[in-house]
Amino acid sequence: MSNQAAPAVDASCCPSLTERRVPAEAAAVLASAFKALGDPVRLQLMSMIASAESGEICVCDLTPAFDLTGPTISHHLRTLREAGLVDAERRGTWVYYRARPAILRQLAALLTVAPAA
Amino acid sequence: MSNQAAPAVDASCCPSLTERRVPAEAAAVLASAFKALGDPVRLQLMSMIASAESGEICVCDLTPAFDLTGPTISHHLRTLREAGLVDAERRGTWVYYRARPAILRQLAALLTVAPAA
DNA sequence: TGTCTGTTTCGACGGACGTCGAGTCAGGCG
DNA sequence: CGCCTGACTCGACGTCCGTCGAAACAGACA
Repeated sequence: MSNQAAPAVDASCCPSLTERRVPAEAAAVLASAFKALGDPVRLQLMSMIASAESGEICVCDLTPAFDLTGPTISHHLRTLREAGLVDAERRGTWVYYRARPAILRQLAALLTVAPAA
Repeated sequence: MSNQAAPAVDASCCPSLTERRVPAEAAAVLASAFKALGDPVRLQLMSMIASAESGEICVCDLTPAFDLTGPTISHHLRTLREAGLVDAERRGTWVYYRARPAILRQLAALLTVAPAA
């Protein structure tokens, strides 16, 4: 279950949208991360995972927080995983998710604009 | 053409994903902004607009930068507009787009995570 | 007024997405 | 081993999205 397909995000590229145009190849990877966050359910899942006290949270705590079936939550979690935003680890019966801070920081940096002069 | 439908983004809410769970109503608005950035073409458009020297850029400079038809670019610009990410203004024959820094800052703040301890 | 250029709207097509129910896999426990 | 529970996969359905060509709209200019 370890995260096989975390897309390679070139951290050296694209410190900010406002600095210069994002190259097409970088745009593809970065857009896929934004797309993963572009659903209300996934954004809340991401938030619940990132704000978990212990740094991780069980799927069994995520599922009942939504009015959706288990398979649907599982599908959204897979989307977050494939976008490289979270990591999953099975421990016994339960599966725990945790955020990947590096990519979150990169996305934040990309959106950072200089404060109004 | 002024931006009629800039969604109300409650800036008081949700300083960071990692702090507490994003409420459902906020998630809907914020997710729509991320969704707008979740397409490679729109992300590049956003970047070109935000990094424009004069703070604004003409559609006539955006269109030839992609291998897409005019209507398609126009459609993507409308999506960015409706997400509240950019503003458009017609001056004579040409239409100029500029970024809205406030919402970009809010999205950046949402994704900001504390640096590794 | 007529025409030309730049931009947007409209309608359509194909593919991707969100959701579900049913079934499957993994691990714990009697 | 057999059964139960938690999580995931699979297949299907309806909807939304990205793209295009054709048409409409807005200004500039002769």
